[in-house]
Amino acid sequence: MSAEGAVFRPVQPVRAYQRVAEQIEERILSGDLPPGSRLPGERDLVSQFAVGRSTVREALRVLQSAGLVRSRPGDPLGAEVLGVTPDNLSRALGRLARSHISSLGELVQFRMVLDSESNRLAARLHDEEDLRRMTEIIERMESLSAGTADLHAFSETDALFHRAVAEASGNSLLGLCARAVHDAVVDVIEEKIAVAADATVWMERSVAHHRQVLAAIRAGDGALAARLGRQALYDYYAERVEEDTRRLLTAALGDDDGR
Amino acid sequence: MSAEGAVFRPVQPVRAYQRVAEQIEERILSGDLPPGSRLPGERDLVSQFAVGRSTVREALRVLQSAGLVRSRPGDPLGAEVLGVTPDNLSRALGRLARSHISSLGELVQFRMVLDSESNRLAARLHDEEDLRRMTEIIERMESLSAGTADLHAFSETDALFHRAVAEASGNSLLGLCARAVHDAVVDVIEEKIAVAADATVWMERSVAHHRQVLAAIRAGDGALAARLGRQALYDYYAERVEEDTRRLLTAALGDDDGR
DNA sequence: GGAAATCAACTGGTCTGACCAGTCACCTGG
DNA sequence: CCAGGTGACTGGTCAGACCAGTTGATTTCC
Repeated sequence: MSAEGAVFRPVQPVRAYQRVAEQIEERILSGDLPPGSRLPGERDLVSQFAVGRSTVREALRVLQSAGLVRSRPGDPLGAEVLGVTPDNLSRALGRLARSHISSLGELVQFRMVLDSESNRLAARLHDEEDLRRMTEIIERMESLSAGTADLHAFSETDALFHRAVAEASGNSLLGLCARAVHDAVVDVIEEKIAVAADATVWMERSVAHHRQVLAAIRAGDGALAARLGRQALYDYYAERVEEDTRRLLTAALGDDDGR
Repeated sequence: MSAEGAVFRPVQPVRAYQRVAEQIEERILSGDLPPGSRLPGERDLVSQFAVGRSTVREALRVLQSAGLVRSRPGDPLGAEVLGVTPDNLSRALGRLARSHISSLGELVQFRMVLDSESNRLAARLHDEEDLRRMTEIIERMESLSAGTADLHAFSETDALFHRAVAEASGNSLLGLCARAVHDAVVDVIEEKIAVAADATVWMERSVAHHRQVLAAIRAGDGALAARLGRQALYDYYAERVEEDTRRLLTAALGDDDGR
């Protein structure tokens, strides 16, 4: 054996479609191909990469299943570049949950951590513009809850609020992950049905909760904002989680001693 | 317009390869095809699904890029079922981090949140086995730091410790995400170079830090364990972050008033 | 002239059939 | 009993074809 340790690293074959996919992904992630722009048509790519069409198509399938690209039959403009969305993250989370590698309790606990820290940071770092936007979103939620019980539009607006909080916290990553976990949770339990029964009262309570959070953020009280976020999730999910993982939620809730 | 609202939902065409992939994924997630088992060969699948080989192959590409399956040229047993692994989650998160992130500060802030909450929960929920494992890992780190300065092995062991903490917290998701973000950070700054200069002293300090964290966890002092985790990241990265995003770290650090 | 129908040149989705390099079970000769 | 050869596989890749659908220019009709 020469010198010390291994000098050469094992090398595994790299498939042609992989190299094609990597090249395109690199261009997308680097911002070179911004969202909304178009890839050349498949037959163009064939000649540009000097590979067969099936190779190009397999590469596009990989990118599409990663949510980076979308293609539509007959589109003369070629595949559309999508930005990086949290959709793929939530799919991965959903699969983990479905295969019992992680439980619903873990997902909810994770959301409690993300949401509450997001709230806490927002309370510390927000500016006036953030507050204005959040206020406006809450008002829209209120008008929605008063009108026809359009649950879909309501939860869309709810997601908007959370994103606004994440933006105020200065960390969009927090918001994106929280969104992904939220989607995965919704995927695991069909909460919409459970809620639809008394949609109106639920929406009103939700609006009230968001007002409290906003007030805490405006006051700069990070600890309170964080606790509110945790508590709301706990109240909502504690009963829906398997008994043996409920302790996860309780632990994430914290005992409020000094927090 | 009939009755109220839309009665029919828009329907988008479902490609053949999608239906193939869905059928196989369903069998895998339901446990019907356990990890280690084999899919039929591509030509078998062609006849079973009654589609062309390119369709089957595109479906397999999707499953493979989701980490559910792996295929090897020449393998007479067919593609291997891998079961659900967190690899895909890491890749998805890595992409999010790479594209949606304007600053290194956000990444580090996110890690501060994940690590510290992971520590806090571990302090609340650990059992004896967790403590034993963590102790062992720290001892291994110590012997590594004393021997030849093998930075690679050391940071591997470091990652092991963090995973052990995440397991103790009952939430592997926290650990997985922290790891993915860590990799993204390493991708942004080549910290290894920065560290290599005084590797030995750095490793010793790292071991001391981990001992402190373990002690806090063993004592059940979640607040302390969390603060230690945040502080270590802050100390290490504060100088390497662009000035205008350092406030993110400071905010995530907390002012320790009650936290 | 302007709106509507028509049409031709595309697109992506799918299928077929072929070839290659690699792998593995099996057989053969020692 | 084992080393080495061999042939029937495998997945990876390519080329070419067809289809249904989209698009935009062209033609037709009022």
